[in-house]
Formats: sequence, structure tokens, C-alpha cells
Amino acid sequence: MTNDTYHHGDLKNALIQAGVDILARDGIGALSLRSVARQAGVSHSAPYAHFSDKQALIAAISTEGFRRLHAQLEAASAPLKGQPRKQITTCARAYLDFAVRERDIFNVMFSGILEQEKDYPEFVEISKATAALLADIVSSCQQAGIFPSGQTDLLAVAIWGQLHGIVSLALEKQISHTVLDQYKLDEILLFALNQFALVELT
Amino acid sequence: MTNDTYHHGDLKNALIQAGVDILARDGIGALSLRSVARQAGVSHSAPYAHFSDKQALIAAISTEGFRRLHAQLEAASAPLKGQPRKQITTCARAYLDFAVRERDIFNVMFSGILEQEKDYPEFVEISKATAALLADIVSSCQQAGIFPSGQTDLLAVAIWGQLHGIVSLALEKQISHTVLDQYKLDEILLFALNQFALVELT
DNA sequence: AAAACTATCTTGACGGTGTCAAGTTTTCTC
DNA sequence: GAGAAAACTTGACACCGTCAAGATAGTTTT
Repeated sequence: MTNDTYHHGDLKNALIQAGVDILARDGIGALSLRSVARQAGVSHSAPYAHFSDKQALIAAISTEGFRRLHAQLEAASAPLKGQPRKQITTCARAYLDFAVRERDIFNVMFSGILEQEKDYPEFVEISKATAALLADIVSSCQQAGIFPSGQTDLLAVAIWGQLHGIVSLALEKQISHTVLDQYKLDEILLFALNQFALVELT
Repeated sequence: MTNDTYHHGDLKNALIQAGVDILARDGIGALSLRSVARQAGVSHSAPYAHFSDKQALIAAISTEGFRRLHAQLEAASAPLKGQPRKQITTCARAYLDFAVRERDIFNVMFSGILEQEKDYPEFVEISKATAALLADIVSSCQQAGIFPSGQTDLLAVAIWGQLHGIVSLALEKQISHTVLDQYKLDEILLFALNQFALVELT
């Protein structure tokens, strides 16, 4: 072959993007190294120049997922700096939005498919940054008297856990229709958040 | 073949049990129709007499998982009938225990691998029963003045969600060491539960 | 600038997988 | 006991992850 596309240039990112696209279009069952290679227009073994195995590709896709989630939470909360009461509710809705809109990426990120996550430092970094973003908002809320003070890390984990759990159960269709017919999901999130709050969140 | 084991007798349940064993021994990556058939000592196509496809086997394993979770919660709460304060904390710990001890089944149950869950009525039934078990305890707690009264279903979903989320994040190793070094997981669960409670839960 | 080297990509192969079709064996039914 | 139905085997197919060997493109060395 003597054409000018033998070397792709940025195949690694193209493969990650191809993976994201396949997830969005065909779901998690269609995500394979070979389908990703096909989508990127390269041979079935080309990914091995950039990913040591399928786990490494999944780690990269999960990392990209956390980047998007982080960016989404950042975009939701940054314009509300100084208004922690609005930040926490807006971020909760943004978390829900992300999970619904990028359902399959969200699943890849949190479904235990990725093992040995500590082998992927970029994944660890961005997932920690995402947790820190939420913790910062929780901390701001404490300082504003919205949440009780003290044990910030513990409080942040509890709130993230609650948020994550309700969203996850919803994606798994484990929330009964008797509840869903009565309340919208973000109302459920708000109700749960308010258990922690000293003033009513809306 | 003329031996007396051509017909297994109860291959369907044997295949489910084989799946559970493989999950426990080799993890979710080793779960395949063929490995399950091998483990049960039958040919690679034998499962198709009992399961229409791999999804159906996964549904059956998930169903078995919910049966075990339900049984575990039942065993934890039944002896404490009339003591809702103890029931709710004991069940939270039992939920955590189950997730840790049967980690891979728990993952199969809640990782979105199973699609079209409504096609599997036994799965729907036992998962609803599990939610109902938790909701009943929450309701008892309300009547005992441990939780605020009203909106029982909403409260139950919030509490289950919180429980589920914290456990899930822990399994995903998304809870930072600064928190885990300071608190045990069941202390985190208790802290979160107490946000809903009118009296302190221990 | 030529040569050596390295990174990138292709081709081809291997065993494993889900699924289906066809055939065999056993059990059920009348 | 014959025929039907259920349970199981064998064999095939396309797809998968992975590896080895080779081809091609850039990069570095001299």
C-alpha cells in the first residue's frame, strides 16, 4: 500500500472516539476492538499499536466518559459560583442528565467492566477530580450553612453515593412505576438531597 | 451414546448453578454459555434446550442473585420483627455484605448487562419483592417514629438508592482512601441512613 | 543523504464465543 | 408399541481477542 493514509496520525484518539460512537449508536454489546478498528477504517490489529488489550481501550473510553462527566458538572456549577445552594441541585440534575444521555458510557464507567483501574493513571486522575468537584460543592454548601459542618469528605461520599445510587437504579429500571408515575427522577434526587440539608433545596 | 446420563434431569438449574460457580471462581469475564455447559458436563449447545440465548441465561443468574439477596435480607430482618430500628441498620449491612461476598453476581444484577428485563417475569417478580422488603422496613420505621411519616414509596426509593449507590461506588473503588482510612463502609452507610432518621440509628 | 532504527499498520493465523441446523437419543403420550 | 415431543450431540458459521510476521512510514544517526 502506497497511499498517504497508511499512518493515520491520531489513530489512538480516533479509536476512542469510534468506541464512544459505537456505544452511542449500537450499545455496549457492539463494542469490540474489531468494530472500533472497522469504524476507524483500519485493520483489526491496528489498535494494538496503541492499546495493549481490550481493557486498555475500555479504560480509555471510561476516562473519556469521566472527562465528559467532569466537564458537564463543571459547566453546570461554574456559572453558579458563590451560589452553592443552586450548585448542588444543578449538579445533581447534570449527573442525572449525563447518565441518561450517555447511558452506555455511564454503564461502561460504573459497571465493573474495567478491572485494575489503578493501572490507568489518567482514569484515576479524572475520576478523582470528579469526586473532588462534588466534594468542593458540598464544602461550599457547608460554609453557607446549607449542610451541617464537619466531616466534609464523609458527607461528600454519602451525597455522591445517594445521587449515584438513585440514578443507577433508575437506569436499571429498578424504581417502581408507582413512584415514577408520581415523581420525576429529579424530584426524587431533590427529596433525597434535602435529607442532608438544613435549608430547603429546590 | 447409551449411558444413563444422556438426559440430565435438571440441567436448567445445573446450568444456573454452574454459572454462579464460574462467577464466584473465575469472575464475570469467564461467564460464557460454553463454559457453563462445560462446567455442567454437557455439550456446548445443550443450554439452548433451556435458554433461548445468553441473555436468558444471564437473566436466570440475575434472578438467582436476587433470590439470594432477598433471602439474605429476609434472614437479617425477620428475627428482628418489631424492632424496625435494628432492622433497617441490619439490612443495610446485609446488603453491603451480599455485594462484597457475591461481588460478581451483584455486578451481573446491576451492571446493565441484562437488557429487556421485562421479558423475564421471574426476574421482575423477585426484584420487585426485594424492593418491597426494603419498603416494608422503611414503612415500619415510619410507624415507629424513626423516619418522618408520609411518602413511603419515595422515602424507600431514596434510602435504597443511597444504600445501593454507596455500595456500588465502593465496589468500583471510587471512594477515596482519605475516607476509607477514616471510616469503615458500614459507618458510611450508617451516617447516610441517619440523615433520614429522627432518632439516631446505630 | 544514506542507513539504521522505531513506530505504525496489515495480513494471517489460533483458539474461544454465540448461534443455528441437522441428527441422535430418551422420555412422554395415546 | 408407535408416534410425537423433549433433551442432547455434532458440526458448521461468523465474530471475537490476541499474537506473530511482515510491510510501510517517519525519525534519528552518521
